Amino acid sequence: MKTIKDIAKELGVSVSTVSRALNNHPDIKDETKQKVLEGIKKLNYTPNAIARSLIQKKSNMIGLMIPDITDPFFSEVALGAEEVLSDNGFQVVYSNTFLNIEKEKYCLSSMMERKVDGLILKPSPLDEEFIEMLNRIDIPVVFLRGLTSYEESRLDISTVDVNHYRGAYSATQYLVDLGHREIGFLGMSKNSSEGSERLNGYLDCLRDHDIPSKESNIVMAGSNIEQGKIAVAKLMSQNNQLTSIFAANDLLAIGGFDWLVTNKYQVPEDISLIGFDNLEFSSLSWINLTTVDQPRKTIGNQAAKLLLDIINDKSLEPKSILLETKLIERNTCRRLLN
Amino acid sequence: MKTIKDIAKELGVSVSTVSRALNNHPDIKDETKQKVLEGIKKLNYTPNAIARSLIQKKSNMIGLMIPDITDPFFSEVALGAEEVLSDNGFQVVYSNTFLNIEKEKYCLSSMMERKVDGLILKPSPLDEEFIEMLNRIDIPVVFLRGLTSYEESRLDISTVDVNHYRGAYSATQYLVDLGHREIGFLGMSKNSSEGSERLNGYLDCLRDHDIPSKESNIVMAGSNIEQGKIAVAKLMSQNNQLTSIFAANDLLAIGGFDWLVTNKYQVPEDISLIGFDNLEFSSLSWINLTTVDQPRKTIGNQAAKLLLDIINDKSLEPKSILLETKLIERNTCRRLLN
DNA sequence: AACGTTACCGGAAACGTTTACAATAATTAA
DNA sequence: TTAATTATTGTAAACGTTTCCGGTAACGTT
Repeated sequence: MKTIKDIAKELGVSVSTVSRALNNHPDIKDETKQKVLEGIKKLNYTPNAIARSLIQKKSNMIGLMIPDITDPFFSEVALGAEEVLSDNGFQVVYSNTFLNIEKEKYCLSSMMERKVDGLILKPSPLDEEFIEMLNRIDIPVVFLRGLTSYEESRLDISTVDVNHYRGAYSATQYLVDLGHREIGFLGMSKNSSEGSERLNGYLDCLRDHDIPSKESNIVMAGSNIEQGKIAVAKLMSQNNQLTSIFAANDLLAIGGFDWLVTNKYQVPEDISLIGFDNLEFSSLSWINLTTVDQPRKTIGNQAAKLLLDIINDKSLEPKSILLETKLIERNTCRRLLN
Repeated sequence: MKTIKDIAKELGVSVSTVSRALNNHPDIKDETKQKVLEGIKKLNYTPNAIARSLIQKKSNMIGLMIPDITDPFFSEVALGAEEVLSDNGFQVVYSNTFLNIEKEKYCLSSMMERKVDGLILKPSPLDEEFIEMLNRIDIPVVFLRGLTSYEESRLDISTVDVNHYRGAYSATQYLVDLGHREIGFLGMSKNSSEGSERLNGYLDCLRDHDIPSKESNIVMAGSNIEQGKIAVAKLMSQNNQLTSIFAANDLLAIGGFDWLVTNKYQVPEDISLIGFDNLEFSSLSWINLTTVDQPRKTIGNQAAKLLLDIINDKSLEPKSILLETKLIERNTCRRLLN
């Protein structure tokens, strides 16, 4: 492996001259700069970013921690983030945690050791120790979700998220406006923040319309197709009066939908169904799922931009960006006649 | 930021002692080791992986370069790779290239500067310059695809891939066995290696059965749902005698399927359809796509394992792992009666 | 008692850069 | 012509570790 010293020796100049040529520093004659640059090409030299990082105290790397890159929601967020990050000369090191808190902690400390310049995180609800770690860190971090009230009181961190509550509220409202009163809820994992916010939106909307919410109308599942199938089966067995279901995400909705049709239910004739996410698959003509859209890629973009802003000006106040959702009317809900 | 020196001074020992405690080196008394470890906790010290990397000439990072993390195929490969890599103490820095060769080169050189310990790449067909770069590199790399014959003659690199040719051949064979002779082909992008291998499998199978292959039966598209719709529309307009279509991947097949049903074609009654990938969505009851399964996650796993093997023993001969596919019979193909 | 061995520790070099500073050469101003 | 400035270069310290090497102390062996 060639170093800057080899180049310097070979060309009969000093290492600082080579360094200056590489970083187009003003203090160098154009002529020598050209000479050095040519020598570098010829001698096939690659700079060592590690040595550079060490002295500059800047790694040009950003850590990205998400539950599961395989989830179409996160993969698009990751894409959005990587896009603006790499445009700004940063590399991203990523890790899947599956919301396993031990893995999350391990990941966080690895990234701290690696001295990343910033962190984009979507962790499960934080425990005491995690909050401690985060508070000790002096590198910028932005969360890909809102803070729980417990976290909010102990942490001072930027976030970008979608207004899950409003989105869920409007989805439920849509069903109510269509005349539904027996509305089931297919929930995500208990300890996903968006899951509980969406549940709250659903609950509050029912309450605001004096519709009693029943235990048996709610089942918490997970966030993939298979879990949607299972959950909807459970839901239907708990209450066969249901006229509609709000699924907390599209994967769940699609899985549930699949279960319904294979079990001879008609959608929307027997059961209305609304999802959350607006995945590309949801618009397929067989599915044509009414859902609430969230700007996945924009979330990634914004998170990255916000992080860069903080990196460039550490004195910036923590900021919370809340993106809006949009109801997409398609074919899985119908007006209830009475 | 605390350093090992601060710890040493604080505890009245030398830096080497602290270092020994951290790396549980044998040459240290258990007692002092405990003392140091406690001090480290108390003083809230985080090791600096950058400094460590510099001296050890080992970054513990692996570069992963793929076209698009949003593609369900690649996201699962990425998951599979990250899994075994992080289990072995490596972090992964990833980049999306969209098969843009300039971006690929930029990505490669960034990762070389970062001194990653290994590289997992899925590049577009290599040009002269890229091959040059690869040949100059002395870090282990494994490709997520087979080599073109041009590359093979100039490069000496490990690969893990699926037997696209055989998979495509068997898919076509399946259609032929069902009595089809007018078989359309929905291709992926021209410069994706798997795309052309699948095309070859299709072509050779036709030839082996003395079925003439027609220009008008083939349209090259891309690899997402939208492109599938467009491509199948074109295909149907070019030849309305078609009784079946082999789509080079499931996204294309699903998009095409969608176009067919919205245009009043029945699948499989009017048109038989077979895909490639076996995405989770393909097994949904509406779609129920007959397809060729490829072990996405295993590909990622194997690539990572192979890379680690090479890293641990650089003298290892380059190896090509070829995984097999499996035909999944579902509901989108029917026997042609005559 | 003298020696060799082992266990443990500290000093200092090294990794490959950047950068502050000093030094020299070239240019301008007076 | 000389002093003062500017342009260009080189020297060396620094970044935070690991690790080689030498040294001391404790121990066991003869």
